[in-house]
Amino acid sequence: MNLPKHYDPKAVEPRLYRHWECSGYFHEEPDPARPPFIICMPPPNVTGRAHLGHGSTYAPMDVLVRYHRMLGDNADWLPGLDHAAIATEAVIVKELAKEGLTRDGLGRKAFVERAREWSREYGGAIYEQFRQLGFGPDWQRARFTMDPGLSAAVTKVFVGLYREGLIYRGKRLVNWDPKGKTTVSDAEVDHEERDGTLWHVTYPFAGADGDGCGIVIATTRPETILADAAIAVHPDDPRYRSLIGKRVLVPPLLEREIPILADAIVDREFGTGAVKVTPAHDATDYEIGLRHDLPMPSVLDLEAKITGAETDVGSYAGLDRFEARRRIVEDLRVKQLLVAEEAHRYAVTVSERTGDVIEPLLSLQWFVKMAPLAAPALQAYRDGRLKFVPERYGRTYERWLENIRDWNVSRQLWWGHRLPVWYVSDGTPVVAETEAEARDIARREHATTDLIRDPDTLDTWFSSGLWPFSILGWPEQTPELRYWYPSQVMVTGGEIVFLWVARMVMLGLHLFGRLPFPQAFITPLVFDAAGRKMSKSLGNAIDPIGLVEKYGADAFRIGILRQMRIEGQEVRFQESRCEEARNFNNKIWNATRYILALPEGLPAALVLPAPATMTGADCWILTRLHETVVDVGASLDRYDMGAATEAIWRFVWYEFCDWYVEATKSPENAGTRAAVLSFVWNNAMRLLHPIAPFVSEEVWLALPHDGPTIMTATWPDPLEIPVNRKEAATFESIKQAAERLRNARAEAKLQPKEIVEIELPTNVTPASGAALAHFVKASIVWSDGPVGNGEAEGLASVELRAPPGVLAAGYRKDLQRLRGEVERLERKLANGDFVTKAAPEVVTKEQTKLAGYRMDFVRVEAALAALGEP
RNA sequence: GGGCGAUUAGCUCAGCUGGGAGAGCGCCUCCCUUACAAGGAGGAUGUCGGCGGUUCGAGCCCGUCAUCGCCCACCA
Repeated sequence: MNLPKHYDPKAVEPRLYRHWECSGYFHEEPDPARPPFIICMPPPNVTGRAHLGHGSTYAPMDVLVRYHRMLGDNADWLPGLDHAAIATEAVIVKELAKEGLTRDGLGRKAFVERAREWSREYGGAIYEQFRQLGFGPDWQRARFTMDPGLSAAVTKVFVGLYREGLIYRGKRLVNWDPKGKTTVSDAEVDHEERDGTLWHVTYPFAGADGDGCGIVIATTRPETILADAAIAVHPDDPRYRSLIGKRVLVPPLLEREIPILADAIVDREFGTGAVKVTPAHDATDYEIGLRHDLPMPSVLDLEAKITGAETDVGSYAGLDRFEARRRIVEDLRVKQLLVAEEAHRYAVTVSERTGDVIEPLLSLQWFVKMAPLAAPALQAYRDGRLKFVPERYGRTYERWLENIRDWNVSRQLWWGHRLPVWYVSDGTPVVAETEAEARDIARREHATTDLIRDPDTLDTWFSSGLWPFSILGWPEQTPELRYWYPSQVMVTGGEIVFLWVARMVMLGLHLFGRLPFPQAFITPLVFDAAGRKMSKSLGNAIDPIGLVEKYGADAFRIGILRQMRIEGQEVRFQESRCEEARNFNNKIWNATRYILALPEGLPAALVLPAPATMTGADCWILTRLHETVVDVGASLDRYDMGAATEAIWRFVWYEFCDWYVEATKSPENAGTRAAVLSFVWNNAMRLLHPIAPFVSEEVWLALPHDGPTIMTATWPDPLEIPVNRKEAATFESIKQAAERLRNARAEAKLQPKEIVEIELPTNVTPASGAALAHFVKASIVWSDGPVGNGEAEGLASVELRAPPGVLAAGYRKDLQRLRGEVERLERKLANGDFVTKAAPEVVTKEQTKLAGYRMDFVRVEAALAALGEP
């Protein structure tokens, strides 16, 4: 066997992945004989590329599915793509622009066809990247939210909810994204702090009220003054009480009169305490408008330009909103109606997708009535049927559902699921699954078949909300649906708990009466090492594929998984962790080279030597393997990727490589080592496989093994790994003694090759002595008798034999340390309160420790004295 | 403005139900020992954010302040 000295992921990963995929190892069929374990992949956008977030969110899914497959579950990871309406439409529009075309010029049918083609051609890019990352979903079951079956599900749900009265059409204030030219839901907007100006503007009193003065209000959005319907003050504000009911003129045109009214929502402390009310362009004002039955004229059109369609806007008509703002401020200044300008920090609402400033706009749109859907979803969480990991996300979910508002689902886009809505000539909607059905209904109920279909499409998240069952073939009653719904856990990022998780729960409960999943594992966000969000504009975004090329997919996965903490809400990603992980994989590779190069060869089967023949080192590593298997399993069961990875790392590097492999180089272990190394390493690779699938497979295949692939090998069973705690404890004592003596060697400035003598008391067994001598590179001199009680104390007493001068310094250092410990414990035990009030076993423990330190102290002191040094 | 989280070695982070402060990277010394220099052996480094409190005993529990971050929100 002649393996290269360095592990080369590039030579291994593509080959193994191709083999896995071609062999169908990722694919499962429903099989009621086994417990199911499925994860629905949160569908990445069809326009998407792999980013670090896929490391923190998708890698854990891959780990869990691989782990459960090895446990014997019917484990399947169901992948898919999201049509990402706004993002995709933007891409297509941009492409068209390059060709000198426009969306409207092209026409709806051609545009949609183009988007579909684009999705087919370029949409799979992220799938290829997922393969490079080693992700193993069931590719044969990949779905797209615009597939016919999934589209049918969307239509069916929309029609169903409409007929139940849970979907309605209404004129409401909605979020308008001028750049995307569509409405967006409340969950799709962000609030950004920005520096702005607060303008104080005078509204002169009108007609009989006019006396040259006016009321001064403060606003951040002067362009909406044109749509003002009133001025509001707090009813109890003494400054303004006498003005309530008077009328003022709307500046700067001064041609329209509006009333001053009282409303308790006004904050007396803010600005001047008087506020302009613009119901068509502000959510709070909209509420005031409803309460006081105000007119609600709109002055912004869908391009976010000033429009005079509903009220007089003078010469401002046609101006862009920000240009209008500048012009109006200027005109106010000229007319001396601008009282003050102050710098002001305020929150603007921006579109998550396009980044453009959102305009609240009064518009006729379709909504889902949320309260009836939210109640059962809330109940499911409160009675414990739905759990979040970490738990605190549950409270976020709860608060959001408690304050839920109706969901605007209609979008003015072409790419997406078109509303199954037609209108008769008077504007009455007809909702049906097909046009034919719509005609039937129209003929029956409206005596016409003359219908016009609603041009709008549905919010992308509407189809996402159906994902857990639409990918299983619903509304068809497929075997997959029967067997795999509900799934066991939903894994996703914290940013879409509302956008997605809550909606899947609501729709799942409503349509099936069953939760789509009993647990939601919310993964942390990824930041750069300085704690900043990764973003293209900051230039700190890291491409995971670049890391894969540099260090290998396994190294990337280990690197990021090792940084994940179960309670953490963020991961500060450090590339150095991937480099360490590459070194770790190389360590594994070289340990394997050692094992394969043993002169005696490896036994063909995984059989351990008879217990009586095993050495202390054998017993120790097997015991540690047993403990590690238990530990890793428990960590994975609670989704603690960091703890699982850390436990494996520790075992593989710091125990197996550093100590056990070294131990097997000593003759005492020659008889058993091949079988034990092979057994332990085979188990270790199985433990590692979910986290680092490639290197574990490559090594596992090179070692004695059963079966065609580690993917379907069984997860290590602790019951099959013998435990010998007594021998393991002795080996721990040997390790400790070895570390202490190596330290002494270094203190004594001995060359690594130089063989020293150690003196062993007779209560150390020859086997332990030999092991210790091996680790310390020493020859043994036996003392006349025992030291202390038992082998552990004997080992703790072993000292180097070297020239007195070089030993004295080390002894003095030991004495100093021991003196500190003795004094600390003496102080503690002299404290009457400690002795009487602390738990008895704690006191005994401390006493035992003190006795041990005292004994060591006396012994080292004697050794120092024996050197003849002062 | 509410809610949540964080604050431990130069950096990124562990420290389970309160009983001798840990890891990795970085740094220093020695070693190219026949698996591995992408390595081995050893070492230095911390008023555990501040101040109070509970306790025999606090990194851990309670209160409070400070700083940073996340989410939510109708401060025009």
